[in-house]
Amino acid sequence: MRTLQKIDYSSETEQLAKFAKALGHPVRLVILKHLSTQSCCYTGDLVEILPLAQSTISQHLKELKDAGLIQGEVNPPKIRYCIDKENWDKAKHMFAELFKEDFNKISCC
Amino acid sequence: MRTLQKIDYSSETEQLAKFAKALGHPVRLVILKHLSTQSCCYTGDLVEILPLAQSTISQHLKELKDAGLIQGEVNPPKIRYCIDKENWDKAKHMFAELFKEDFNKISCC
DNA sequence: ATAGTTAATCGCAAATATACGATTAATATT
DNA sequence: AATATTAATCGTATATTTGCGATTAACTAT
Repeated sequence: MRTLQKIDYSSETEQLAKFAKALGHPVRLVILKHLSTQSCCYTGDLVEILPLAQSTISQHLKELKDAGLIQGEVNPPKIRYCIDKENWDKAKHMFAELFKEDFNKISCC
Repeated sequence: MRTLQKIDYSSETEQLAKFAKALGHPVRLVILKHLSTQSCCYTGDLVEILPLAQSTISQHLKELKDAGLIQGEVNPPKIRYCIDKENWDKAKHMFAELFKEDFNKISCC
């Protein structure tokens, strides 16, 4: 009995939720952190870092890619992943916007 | 055959993933946005704003509360919700930290 | 052509998330 | 005491996520 009504949120909200969801798993955060320290790009020998099956890691990479946070560049037979700068920036700004309110000024609670 | 290995991430990573996960649903973003505009606290007549069952909204509120992003104050027979300033701030900083790298400097890709 | 390497994808199992209506709990009002 | 109001919780159905091994696809090197 799921989803009787199809709610439509602003595309803003939809987009931010998508980013947040992609960031909502520790493995994916580790991957992103790795990508950011590893001067830039990197390929899937995350398999050596993480105690997970290759297929599982591939799936997480796919999710990050679908969310637009990373991009893969074929470099046969490997694939180089790197942060998708444009969307990363977008996410950065959207989160900054979300958190911009300073609730210290507010009276109650 | 799930989770053969119990991976332990840094508590940092674990915490950020938890925040992100809580933010990873449009309904919860709408709730937070509402809480932030509504001078401060607010009660569950989100039910009137969102086309969702009361129980569903209650569940989303619980998730936000479990993540530490909001807090509820009993005010019988209502409950006033508001942003949990301390954790909100924590989340704000953690996301800022995550996004601080500026990938424009980086060569490849 | 054959074998090797890398990574995506498929099929499956189990866990978790999302939504609902119904019920319950807590309190206020009559 | 009886009723009304508000919101949590329970039970349930379905969808999605997470993980795995096995297979496939794409390309290299022999």
